Amino acid sequence: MKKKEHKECMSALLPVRDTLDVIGGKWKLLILISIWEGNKHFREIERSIPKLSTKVLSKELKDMEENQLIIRTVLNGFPVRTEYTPTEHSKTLGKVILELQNWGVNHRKKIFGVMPEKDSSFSA
Amino acid sequence: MKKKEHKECMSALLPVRDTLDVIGGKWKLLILISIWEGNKHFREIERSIPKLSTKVLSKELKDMEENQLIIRTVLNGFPVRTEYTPTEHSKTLGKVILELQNWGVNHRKKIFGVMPEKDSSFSA
DNA sequence: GTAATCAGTTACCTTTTGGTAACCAGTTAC
DNA sequence: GTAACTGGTTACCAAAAGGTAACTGATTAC
Repeated sequence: MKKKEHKECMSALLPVRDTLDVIGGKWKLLILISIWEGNKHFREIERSIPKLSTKVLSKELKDMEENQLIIRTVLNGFPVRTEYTPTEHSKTLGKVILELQNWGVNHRKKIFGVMPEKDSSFSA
Repeated sequence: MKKKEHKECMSALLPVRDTLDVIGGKWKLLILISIWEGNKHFREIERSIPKLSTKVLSKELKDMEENQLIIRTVLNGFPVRTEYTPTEHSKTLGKVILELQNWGVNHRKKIFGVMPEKDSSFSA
């Protein structure tokens, strides 16, 4: 039996891994959306996301800055304030997120046979 | 200051989370691709992915079966064989994966300023 | 002085994830 | 009988991720 060729698929997986690393995890997308929505300051972002701890937010923001999804600016005011703003690069994630969302909605239908339940803590 | 409205974005995140749960993690995509390529049997899949352990493969296959990405059939032959085959539903992931890949390639350019290095263990 | 706000850091602990290797039952080949 | 294959399971560890809470240093308000 001839050896299977899956080398090309595998090399395609490297960038897929990169993307998953950038947006994966429990908090990254929540934080990004919070910033997209206009939350700029550390405590503001923290308070906008229930159950998110200072420590994790701190770490995630660093990751996201490294990945050029956000820019961190220290404003030399008197209670020193930090400002986080989204980059243009972060906006390009929109398409990816939409695709993930579409598949997710469809997947739920497949698995549960229905649309996702409204979650009172989230939906309008 | 008026309270920020990000409830609709948040509910959109539920299906996004679902998708990330289905394809996230270190092995799921590798395993799925291996099966897409024609590897059908447990040991065959295991051997096709270096460093993947029996235990993890076993667990991942169960998850993937639950998510209807693969079908597990037990063939009542003499050395009892099990066959894993991809579902049509799994094929719909193609688009998602492509989108993740595109973004990843672009992201690498942004971050490293160059295309990803060829990885001798994977590329042709 | 006391308390509270800002933006985090640090130490400690728990939970989850992943890895190693032994093992089981059944069958085949030697 | 012995070894090797099939498809896994089990017990035990190690590493990583995540949570809790205390604390820093600076400033502002009382």
